[in-house]
Amino acid sequence: MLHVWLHIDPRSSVPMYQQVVEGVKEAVARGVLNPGDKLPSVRELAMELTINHNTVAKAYQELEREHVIEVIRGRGTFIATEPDIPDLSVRVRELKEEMVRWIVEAHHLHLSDEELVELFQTVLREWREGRETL
Amino acid sequence: MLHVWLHIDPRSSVPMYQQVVEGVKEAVARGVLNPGDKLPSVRELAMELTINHNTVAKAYQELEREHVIEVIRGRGTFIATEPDIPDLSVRVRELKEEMVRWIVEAHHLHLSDEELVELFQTVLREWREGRETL
Amino acid sequence: MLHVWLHIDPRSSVPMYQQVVEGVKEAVARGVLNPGDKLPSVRELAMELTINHNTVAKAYQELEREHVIEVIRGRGTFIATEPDIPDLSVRVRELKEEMVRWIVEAHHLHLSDEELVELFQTVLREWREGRETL
Amino acid sequence: MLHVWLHIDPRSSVPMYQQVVEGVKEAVARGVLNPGDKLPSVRELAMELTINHNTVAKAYQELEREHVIEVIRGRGTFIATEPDIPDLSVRVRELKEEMVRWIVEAHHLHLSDEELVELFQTVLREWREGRETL
DNA sequence: GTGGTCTAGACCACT
DNA sequence: GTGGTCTAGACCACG
Repeated sequence: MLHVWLHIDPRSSVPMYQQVVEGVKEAVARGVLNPGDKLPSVRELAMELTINHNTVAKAYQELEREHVIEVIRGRGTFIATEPDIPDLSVRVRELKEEMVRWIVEAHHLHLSDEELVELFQTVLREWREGRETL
Repeated sequence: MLHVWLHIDPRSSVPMYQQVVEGVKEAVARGVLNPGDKLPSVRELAMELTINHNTVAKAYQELEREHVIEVIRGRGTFIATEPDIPDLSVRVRELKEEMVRWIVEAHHLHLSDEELVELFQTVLREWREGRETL
Repeated sequence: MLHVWLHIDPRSSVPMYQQVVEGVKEAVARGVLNPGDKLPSVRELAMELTINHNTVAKAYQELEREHVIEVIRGRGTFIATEPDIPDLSVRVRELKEEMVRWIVEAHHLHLSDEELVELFQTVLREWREGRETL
Repeated sequence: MLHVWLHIDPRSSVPMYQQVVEGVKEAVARGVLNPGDKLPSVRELAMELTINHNTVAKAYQELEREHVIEVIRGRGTFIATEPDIPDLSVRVRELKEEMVRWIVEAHHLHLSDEELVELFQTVLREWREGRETL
């Protein structure tokens, strides 16, 4: 069985292990992976993505740290059932900072505020639809 | 004259040269810097921020590549007047990809789509007000 | 009869066999299990906890090594009556090392020495009360 | 210059990278390392401890995650100036759980509650004195 | 020079 | 079988 919900670009400047992290989080957000679902083993996924197992292991450790997955020793790795967010306020602040970066970038692309809001809503809508389709 | 529109945090995980890039772009977006304005020389700015001049030079190169500034040999560096963005579609696409990543992240914080839009509009409004004040 | 004095969390990072060890030791310390009491067989307990019997067997071996239980061939497993601890000084030293590690950890949470002692006495008092209740 | 504040036992069952983490934290708690102090580089420390640089790197990353140290790219690693504890309540609960384990262990070593409290206070006092001496 | 990432291949503890 | 750790040696971005 192939895990089509994950694609890695080894030439990207974003680290491969982080692409795995984001890929899993996106799959969860899209409902492709659901609480309790078993993830492929470290070595299985590494084989399939043709990357080293250490890279996958690092990604899984990061995902566990963020409470996205749960590791049961000797049994495997699973999507977490109870999502825990201890430092929500910190992360919301980070999200807001990233939005400011959008606003700045949009200005340099000669997008008006209205166009930017519209762009955001379009992306959000498309994402929502893509998620329902899957 | 001090360039209060730029603050660098050497502790941040985002590279210092990129902080300079973003700082200049934000100053332009806020209207603190306007087309034709002269930027401090590489060495001047490096001195003021107490960072290496190579770092500032790298930031200026990046800003020139993005058509935010124009370097006129023997005269200095200026905020660009040219409004054309050659690779606009590429950069809009990158912006959209950033937004998707952001949406995924927000999903894991259990924020609803409505809260996301509201959050964005709040940030946008605050930013707009901050810009008028400056 | 159900052995309500033992609860295992397969998600925990602490090995399941060790959770069994600690669970039995805690039951003894609380007076839920007393010298001479018969423990369930390896397979019985494994069934009840829905874990592998190898895991329970490993726990029983460890408990026997620590002189907490005694295995009498053909009769079963019992809480030990023998109060001698051959390697007592070693184990006290280990306990002290754990305490040092704990103190270092607490230091990083900015707890004062007085708060530490108070915290410990609170936990001890609560535990003593919990033990009487059971 | 030798960093006598760190000793690693490669034969211990606790991972070497974690021994480094604990060693640095202890040095900070003891006042051997102070905010702003520069840590040896990843490769320097690895050489000195005769372990792989990846192991030290992993330890440093963990320490940064816990806000014990700060990494300034291209410059080095430093003891953090502003200690941040986002999830204090969680960690205090963990500390309390470890204390329960002491109590259980003490019972099996035939230590009375009074002897246990005394043991804890002795360890704490010794640690405090050791810290002043250094 | 710094830390960060990745590979290849090994060994270990746990189930 | 699972994930976790470690080594050896490589390459990269950053300052």
